[in-house]
Amino acid sequence: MPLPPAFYDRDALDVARDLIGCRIAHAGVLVRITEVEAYRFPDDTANHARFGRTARNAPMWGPPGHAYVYLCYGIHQMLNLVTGPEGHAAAVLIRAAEPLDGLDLVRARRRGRAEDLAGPGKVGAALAVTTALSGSALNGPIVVLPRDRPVRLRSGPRVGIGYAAPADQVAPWRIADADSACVSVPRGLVPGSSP
DNA sequence: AACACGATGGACT
DNA sequence: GTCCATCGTGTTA
Repeated sequence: MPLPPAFYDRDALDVARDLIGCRIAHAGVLVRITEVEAYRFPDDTANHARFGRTARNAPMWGPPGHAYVYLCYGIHQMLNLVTGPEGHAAAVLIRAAEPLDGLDLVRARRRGRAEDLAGPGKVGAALAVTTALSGSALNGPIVVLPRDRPVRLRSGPRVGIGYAAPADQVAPWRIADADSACVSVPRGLVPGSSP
């Protein structure tokens, strides 16, 4: 059974904690989420919606339980899951995952490498996610399944947001599986979920 | 209309 | 550690 829409209709940080260990299926590949980041609303200067509603970030403002995919550095497709009540531009970025099924497809999509989906661009490539999917409802093309075993959490500051206000740069809104080595940037992560 | 740069990753020294 | 691919986006003029 996929995660129900109500799962996403909560604060992005709470959803981020609960997404660790959950699974994502798309285009013949199944992965287990090991690292995410929460992007909140309002008052988060790291958020893509910090300048208001635009064509790109429109899915973030819409109803929760949808995908928000954007292109980074002209190359990488970044998968986010939209959270929070409608009108709140919040989302969770999927930063790392362990491949569970469809390993041959993963290899074909990323130069022969099936392991080490440690980084949001790698997750997007492995799942064959593109910006064409931005705004699509979850449990449509992209399916998110609940975790099948308990997890322990780590947390720390988000990565790659040097443009944000100092307080937002240090906010511990990056959450990872404490027992997985599949993490994009281990530095800065400490045991326990953030406050 | 011009411009600077990014929620990155891979190759290379 | 350094370099840079590659292009959509938002900002500024």
